[in-house]
Amino acid sequence: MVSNTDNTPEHDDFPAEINGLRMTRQRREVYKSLVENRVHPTAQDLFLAVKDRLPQISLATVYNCLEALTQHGIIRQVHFDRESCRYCPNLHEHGHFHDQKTGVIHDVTFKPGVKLEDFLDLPPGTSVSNIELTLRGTISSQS
Amino acid sequence: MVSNTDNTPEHDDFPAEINGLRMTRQRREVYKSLVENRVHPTAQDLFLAVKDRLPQISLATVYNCLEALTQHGIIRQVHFDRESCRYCPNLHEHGHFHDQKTGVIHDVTFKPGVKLEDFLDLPPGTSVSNIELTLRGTISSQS
DNA sequence: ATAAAAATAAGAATCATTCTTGCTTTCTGA
DNA sequence: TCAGAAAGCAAGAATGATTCTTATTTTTAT
Repeated sequence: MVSNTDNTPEHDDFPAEINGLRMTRQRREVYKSLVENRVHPTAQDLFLAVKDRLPQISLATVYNCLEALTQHGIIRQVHFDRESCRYCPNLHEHGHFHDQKTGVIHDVTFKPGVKLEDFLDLPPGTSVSNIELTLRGTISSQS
Repeated sequence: MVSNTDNTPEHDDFPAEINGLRMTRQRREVYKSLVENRVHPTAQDLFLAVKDRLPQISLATVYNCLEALTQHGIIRQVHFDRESCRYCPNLHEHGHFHDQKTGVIHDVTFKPGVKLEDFLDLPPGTSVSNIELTLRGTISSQS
């Protein structure tokens, strides 16, 4: 197994721990690949990307890393129907717009100051801990 | 196979076709079970429910019926993470609140007159054809 | 330095969903 | 009304993303 204490120059600016989660070499590489990859990759996508640096990493480990990172609030899962899970390092409250022509997924932010109660009829006593908002459609190319 | 032209009294008030989709006995029973079942059932749930009336129906047929009903805009799929698909006969624009204590899924409607642009920063030229909004949390029991 | 705990790799197992095949029912139009 | 042709269906196999198991390695705590 590859050592987890890797302090080569390219890594020693990386925290050894985030939100109480030890940053092993595998977790760090998975996380870095996710941050660099702006297209909301799947576990499989990240597996292939990380393999360049850690050729012997297994897909199961990538899943384990993503699960650990998710549980510690470092990244988020994004779901589109029942397709493979996708992952997102953007922790700000936001939704996703799936362009049906290009397949590209765009982050969509809420207008500042907007609260759920402003646009939703929520049952009384509701306490919302998680929001998932997915839009599908097309973007007309402006000329 | 059970005849699809079943005009027993309990059915002859049911349209023979909806949105261009022929209402076979299987589709009708699946649809009726969904309308009666207010808890956003899965295909498996509906399979068990429909079996009372059509003991020889297969799970694949339930999936086929749900797909056909969905494609013709008669019902909607609802997704929670990567759990089994759930189905919903409510065609009005709405979201879902998943009570994490009880597991119950509530429909959540938008406040009347609210438009997406009112609370979202959408990229210019965006045309949204589908919205999926999922909330998770708890409801404090009011005494 | 050593024992216990945490991570990982590899591959098997799971489970929702889809696909394939052969048969049945319904439709169309002579 | 009858003969294809088309649509639907049942049963079980196949698929594919994800999870689980197990043995090994690495890290941590004593």
